[in-house]
Amino acid sequence: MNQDIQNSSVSPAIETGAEPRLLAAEVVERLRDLIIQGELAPGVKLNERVLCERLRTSRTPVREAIKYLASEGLVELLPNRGAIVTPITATTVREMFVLLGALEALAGELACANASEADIAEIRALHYEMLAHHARGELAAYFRCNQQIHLRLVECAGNATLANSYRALNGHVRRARYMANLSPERWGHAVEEHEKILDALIRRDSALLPALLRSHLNNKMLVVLEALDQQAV
Amino acid sequence: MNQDIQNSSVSPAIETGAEPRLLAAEVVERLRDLIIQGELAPGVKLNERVLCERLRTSRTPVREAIKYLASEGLVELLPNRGAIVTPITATTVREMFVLLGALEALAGELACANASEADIAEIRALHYEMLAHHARGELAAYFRCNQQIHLRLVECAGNATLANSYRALNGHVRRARYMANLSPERWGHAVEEHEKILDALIRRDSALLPALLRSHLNNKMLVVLEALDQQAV
DNA sequence: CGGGCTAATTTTGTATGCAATTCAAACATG
DNA sequence: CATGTTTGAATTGCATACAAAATTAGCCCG
Repeated sequence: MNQDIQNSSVSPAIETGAEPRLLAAEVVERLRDLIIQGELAPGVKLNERVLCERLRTSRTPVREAIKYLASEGLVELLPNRGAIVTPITATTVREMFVLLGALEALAGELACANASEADIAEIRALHYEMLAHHARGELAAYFRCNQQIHLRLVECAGNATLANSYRALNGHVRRARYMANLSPERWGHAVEEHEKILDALIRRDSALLPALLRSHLNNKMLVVLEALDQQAV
Repeated sequence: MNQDIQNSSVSPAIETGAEPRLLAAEVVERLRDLIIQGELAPGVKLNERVLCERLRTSRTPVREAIKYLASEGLVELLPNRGAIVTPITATTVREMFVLLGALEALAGELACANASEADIAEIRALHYEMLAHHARGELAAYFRCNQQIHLRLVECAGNATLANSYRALNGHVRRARYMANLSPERWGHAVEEHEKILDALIRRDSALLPALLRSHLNNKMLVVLEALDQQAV
């Protein structure tokens, strides 16, 4: 679920094309980015007046955006006390990664059946791009590439509903991931896992690919949880 | 994702306890029910003025509720032209059932590990209740029981994030399901499948249960798609 | 009679006003 | 000194007013 509030670049659930933009939609995107990037940290209160000033708009679009993001799960509504950025706990991280693992596994299975050769070629290209960033030690660029690969894989499963759910959940997880300071070894392992994943996709091994993705996600989870622990201490 | 707009009975994502209620939250629930029950049919336009009169409130809560439901996927926003109830197509039904199958399969796997004996006993009780409704040919009551069983199963997986996603997606699917006029044979088959499902859960067979659930969901899908086809013609 | 333009009406989108609740700070009290 | 209370400020929740679209209706013209 979780279609976008409008023809956003993130989630094309509504009309694409030359539709006009709603201010509320802009605010949704802007707020979502701020939250995912961690600029609005987990647990902080969303003061309407402050957000209005920051986003140069009145309270109405801001309030509508907050409701939208509440449904998306990125903010929590506290009746009569406004809203806060949904806190991140070890439990929710664990839960989200387990779910994300199932979604990616499903996507992998479907992708083996439905991906076009062009889709696979594109993922392959992104993979090599990612290797380049790894070789140069460019972490941020590596992460972007990595995200792209996973997203592409999910998209070429040919199930738009799945892709939407994935995007929403992935937003949450990314919020936690900015903390994960990949160790060189773990980074190397992740790259190896990606090699295997790409290989399974190319061979369209619909039994192996889901298992690889699930385990890959599980390893990511462990890294994030460790980082979360250290930060908590 | 998709937490509820407030401490609703459906989705306990916010504070439970004696919190005050938001009008917008009431409207969300009321609208959601109207949409899931099909009283607001797929594709119909949501006129704000009409909804305000019907729900005895001003436009602000109604608009906030619509934004919330848009994120949930039950309505689509058409910039400058309001919102419509998300249409149901064969494609979206297929997609949703596939996704739902994956979610239930995951839930089944986790439930085998995490369900308490009391959880299983409760599901067993619901199962027999369902058998009673089947024997008496009480379709509506059967459906309610059926829903309860599936929901309980997902809940006792011990993953609240999964449960929330499931509830949201299930709402969508239920919207389509009210059309499915179960044939006596198919009904019998469904009951048999439930027998096996219960059995696998009791034996905590974490390999079999997910497979059974997936296939059960797949059969449900076929019934719904058939009904959808007939209705379209 | 039909097609396309213009004007009136409706409807949506945004801003603002007002009431009610919550929060905070000063104060009183044990 | 801690704790509870009162009072004022700030914030939220809801309603409404205004502006900008879109939809409709009417009209002219072919």
